[in-house]
Order: sequence, then structure tokens, then C-alpha cells
Amino acid sequence: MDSAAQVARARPTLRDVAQLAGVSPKTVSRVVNGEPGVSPSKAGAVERAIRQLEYRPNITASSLRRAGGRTAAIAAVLEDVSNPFSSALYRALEDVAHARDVMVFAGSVEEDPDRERALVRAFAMRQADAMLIVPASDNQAYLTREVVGGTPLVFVDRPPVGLHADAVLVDNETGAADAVRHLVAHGHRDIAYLGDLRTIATARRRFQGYKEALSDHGIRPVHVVHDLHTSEAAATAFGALLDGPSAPTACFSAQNLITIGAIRALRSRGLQHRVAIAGFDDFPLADLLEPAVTVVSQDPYRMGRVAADLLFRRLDGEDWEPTTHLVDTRLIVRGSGEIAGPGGVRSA
Amino acid sequence: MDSAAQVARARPTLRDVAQLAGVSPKTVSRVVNGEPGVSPSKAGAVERAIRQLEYRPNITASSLRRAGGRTAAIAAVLEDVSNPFSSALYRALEDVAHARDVMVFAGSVEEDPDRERALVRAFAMRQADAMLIVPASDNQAYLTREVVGGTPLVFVDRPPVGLHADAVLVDNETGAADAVRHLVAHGHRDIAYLGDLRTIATARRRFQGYKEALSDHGIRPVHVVHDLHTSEAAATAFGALLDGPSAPTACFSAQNLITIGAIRALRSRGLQHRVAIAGFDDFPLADLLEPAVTVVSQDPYRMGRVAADLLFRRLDGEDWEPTTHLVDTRLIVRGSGEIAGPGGVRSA
DNA sequence: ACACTCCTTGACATCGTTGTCAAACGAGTC
DNA sequence: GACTCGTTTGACAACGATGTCAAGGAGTGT
Repeated sequence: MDSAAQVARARPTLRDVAQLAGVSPKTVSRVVNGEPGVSPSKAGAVERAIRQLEYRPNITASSLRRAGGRTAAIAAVLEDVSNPFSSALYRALEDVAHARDVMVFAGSVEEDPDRERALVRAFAMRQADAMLIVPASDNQAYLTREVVGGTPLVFVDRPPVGLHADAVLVDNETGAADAVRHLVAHGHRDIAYLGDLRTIATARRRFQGYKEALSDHGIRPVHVVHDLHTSEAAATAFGALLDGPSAPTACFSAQNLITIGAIRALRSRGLQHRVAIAGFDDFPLADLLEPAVTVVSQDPYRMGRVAADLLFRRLDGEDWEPTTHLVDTRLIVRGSGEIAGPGGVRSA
Repeated sequence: MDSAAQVARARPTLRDVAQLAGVSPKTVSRVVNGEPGVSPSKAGAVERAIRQLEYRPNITASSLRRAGGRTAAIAAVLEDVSNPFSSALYRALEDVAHARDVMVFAGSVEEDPDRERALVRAFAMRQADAMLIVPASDNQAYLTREVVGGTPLVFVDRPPVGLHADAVLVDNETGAADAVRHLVAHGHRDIAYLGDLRTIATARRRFQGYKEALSDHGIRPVHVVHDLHTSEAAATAFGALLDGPSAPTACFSAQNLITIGAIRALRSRGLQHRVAIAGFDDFPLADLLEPAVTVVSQDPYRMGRVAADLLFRRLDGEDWEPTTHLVDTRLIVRGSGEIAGPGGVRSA
């Protein structure tokens, strides 16, 4: 094989570089990996050959032989990559990984525990260096195998069950209680609860926060709907409450898609300025709606950053007892949560 | 190494399975890959050993040795993985890939041509089987190398320049012209144009469509602003037009983030029911705004599906002259584009 | 000149798996 | 029994790159 043919080779290998530079493959490897112990003249010849051939290292081959077997790729097991929370997590992970020349894979679980397991397996078969997991399953003891194998894991949004692992969570109870207390402070006593699937840990905690805030004011929950998972379901369920014999004067919606559905139900009845609503989690354009929507907001980008930092610290060899990091929520007052209720406004 | 120690081994290899089953590694490989020519008794022993050891094939090792070197991973070079258009593309790619046990990597380019090239290189070093590219660069001739190397490519949203490759595009000119004609039909003559970076091919085409629609009615463009890339920039620029000596009665906004900025400018001046607006591309909750926003909508999920199908057909060995697929836009009438202009409503 | 030390270099095995090809075995036929 | 054919099996090299370790050369000191 002559020099012209080497130039034309679609995927030049490290051996091709070695041949062109007149050195051994190991010397090329030393240059590529920045190892000391290569003479300047040989290093120069290698670098010229790399440029001429446009050699690109093959990371899959390198990872197989290299100590530690790193693939420079990490994985995210997300709820649905196209929803804003998931895509913000993805972007945060990507930004931290990019600074370390690490790429990110992701897959969408759609609340299916079997899909979660299959994704973890698929990523492990591709030797992902670490994984961020938004779990759908109710027990993650099956992941012990990854932990034992040395793959760092971090759970986001929902805590791990049956496994000792790092987690980045939002204080769902406090956030929910804050929203409900805000509605109470604006005179509401009959505050409906619209919640997500009870199988989801975060939904259960938000319901807990709702109940606690009501209880603090001696209020009993009357209108409670669980297991809503889409905007459409929420619109239908809330519509039924609004059309019923004793409609609530306010609503705490425990998830942003559900908030959107509840708003549609209010608007379709012309009640958007009459019934107060506060939602858990923000969503794009909430401030442009009429009335603008009061929410308790979480910050998925920041959660993703915290999670990525944990993964990379573990990949860097740091070792510590698995810990849970709580990221604060923030009440954003915009209008929908301040519509006065029959009890009048009182100090929060 | 005895059987108990094998069970405890974090990453059992195909050799471990072979040893436990009492066969050669090649026989295990035959069973794992569904190759014929293994006796039922040996296949059974292999399957039992696989279950006992929880053996998972190592795809990086397999891809290195296997004919064709497939990694069962494809890559998406997107504008910003956290924006809805990009994340819908990703999700579409993922859904098609999932059916074929192929995983997806992505990276965000943020309109930076250098970042685009770096991402392509990073994916190639990881042996991505194929790539979907939303290009930021103004010339993609550098990708000839991937094409020659046999990696299928498909361009989405913006056509390839300097390279012959498949593309999935929206008919930006027709879509823009439709929106503008709609505004004209509602009596508007002074229709502002708010557009994205002129370096972006789709922005240029939408401007072309805007001009053509005006020209069809003998209207000259008066208020034209290019190179807006954020909501904030759009709000500022449109605000200046609205506050100026001769404000436009309507606006064609050529990108959804820009539409959102324009709406903020209108609302902050109480003009949202006075000045008509039609935007290019839909966004979540456009129908819940006041007035609800008239848009020309594209369908990124469908674009992603079409692109994924093309990639997988090429990966399956099909060969055809690179083609461009146009996905239609759709005018969605909601209110903001129907505010009457000084010329009265006339038939479209 | 000889011995010792340090630096550079390259031979060769390795990583986990698959492709190639030959050997062994069993069944059927003459 | 000898021969042929088909099936099963496994030895071994290969993939692209890195880890290990020994050899060779240059420089220094006695």
C-alpha cells in the first residue's frame, strides 16, 4: 500500500500512521495520548502523518484495551426526552460532559419499568461510563449490579428504592405546601387537588404537602383527583369538578401538564378569572396566559448540573457515602393564584 | 476461578460463559447471535450459563470485530437539545431506533459551525452508525469523508451545501407566504417582518416567502428586521417598530421564539388585540394566549421520523440518489392573525 | 575500557468478541 | 469395510488500540 492509497483510505488506523511516520504503533499511541518519552523528531513525524492521513482515534477500540475501559460516553434514562423537564436535564448533562469531551446518550422511559430496565441494559452493553436515571420502576435493586461493576449512578427527581445511590431531588412536599398555603392566604378553603399517577413518588409527596398545608389550617380535603397523566385527562377531571354541585374555588395542580389541562377547563367555562389556580412546576409562556399562572417552580437545568457534577466526581475517583441533594423550589406569583377566595385575603 | 467466583464477577465475559457451559467461546457466540449449527444440548447449556452469570454482550468489543463494525448507535447533531423542535426530532429518531435496538446520542450546536464539526468528529470517533444533522455551518463539504466512509447522513430543516446528501425540509417559502397572504386577506398592507439570523438558510427562505406574498399584492416591504435570535431581541426590535412614527398594523414573525418576543412587545403596550400577528412555527400553549396565536406549523416529530427512516434504509443497504423530502406546513387559524387591518377583509 | 543509569523504542500480548477454516463425528450408501 | 456427505465444533487469527517489559543506545563516572 503506497502513500496515495493511504490518503484515500476512508478510516486510517494507528498502524497506517505508524507506517507513514516510520515508527512503531506504540510510539504513535504515545504521541496521540500525550505520553512522555518520544523524541521530538519522531513526535514530529507522527504528527505530520496524523495530519496527512486525517487520522481519528477509534474510541471503541481504545476503550476495550485501555485501563478502566472508559468509552467517554454517559447515559440518561429520562421520562420523555421531548418534554421540557427531560430535555433541560439532558442539556445540563451535555454541557457538563462537553467540557470533558464526553458524549451523552439518552432514552425515554414513559413511566414503563420494563423500558427502564431495557434502557439500562442497552446502555451497559455499550459500556456507558455512568448513568443518570429518572426512575419509573418502584424498586431499583436490580441496579446493584451496575454499582458493583463500578458504574456511577445518580437518581434525579425521584429517589432510589432498594439501592443506595446519589440522588438530586426537589423538596416536593414543601413546594406543594407553599402553593397551597398561598391559596389559603388568598381566602380559599375549598382547594381541589389534581395529581399525577400515584405510582410516581413525586406525585405522592406533592399530595402529602397539599394535605399538610390544608391540615395546618384545619381544612379537610374534599376534591381530590389522582392518576391524571395528561393535559386532556386533567381538563376532563377538573371540568367535572367545576360542573359539579359544589365546585372548588381554587385548585392546586401537582404537575405542569395537569396545570395546563386545568387552565383549559377554566377557560372553556369562562372561569379563569374566578377560580384560583397554583401549579407545581413552571412551563413556557405561563406568564403570557390570562391570567398569568402562579406556580411553584423547579429548575431542571440546575438539577441536571448537580447530577452531572456528582457523576463526574465519582468518575474522577472520589468516593463518599451516597447522598441526596435537595434543590429548592420557588413560588412565582403571577395572577392566577391571587384571585380572591370567599374567606378574604389573610397574611401568609 | 471457581463457579462462585464467576457468579460474583461484575462483568462476565463470553469466555466465562463458555467455561461454565463446557464449550468453546465460538459456540457461545453462535448461541448469542442466533447462528444455526449448535446442538440443542449445547445450546441449552450455554443458555443456562448465560442466565446464571447474567452475561451481557459487550457491543463495543463486538463492533470492533464484527463485519461492518456496527455499534448500534446513531447520532443527532441538533441546534439545542432542550428546545422543543430539537427534542421532538430526537424523540422521533429514538422511537424509530428503539424498534431496531439502536441507541441515540445527541449534541447541541448552538449555531456554532466549529461546534458542529467537533460534534461530528466526536461521534465518528465513537463509530456512530449514522448521523442526523441540523447544520449550523454554511458548507458541509467536510462531511464528504463520512459519506466516503459509508456513514449515512441526513440533513434536517436546512439543506446541505457542498455535499450531496439526503435532506428532510419544510417548504419554508410556501409556509411563510401562506401566513403573509392570510394577513393580507385580513386587510393588512403594512406587515412587519421579524426574522432570525440571515446566516440560517431557513430564515432566508422565510424572508423570500414573505417578500413574494407581498409582491403578489403589489405591496413593498417597509418594516424588516433580520438577525433576531432570541425572544428578548425580538421584543426589543418589535417594540421599537410599534413605538415608531409609522407602526405596522401586522407582523409576520419567522420563528417561534421570535413570535413569543413579539407577543410580549404587543402585550406590554396593550396592542395584542389591535395589531395582527402570524408566526412561523407553532409553540406550546399558543392556543391559550389572548388572543390565541395564528401560526404556520411544522411538524418536527414527523420530520424526525422521515429522517430516521431514510437513515435506516441506507443502513439496511438500500442505495439511491440523495433526495430531498419536503414536509408540509399547516396554517392554524386561532385569532391573532385575523385581527382586521385598515384595508378590510377580502377573500384569500 | 568497563559498569551503571536513564531515556527511548518497539515486540508482543491483551481487551471481548467474531470470521475463517479445518478437523472430527455420525449417518448413509455401495 | 471404505467412501462420501452433512453437521457440529473448536482452534486460531483478527479487529484497533494500549499495557508491559526488555533491549538498545547515549551519557557519565571510575
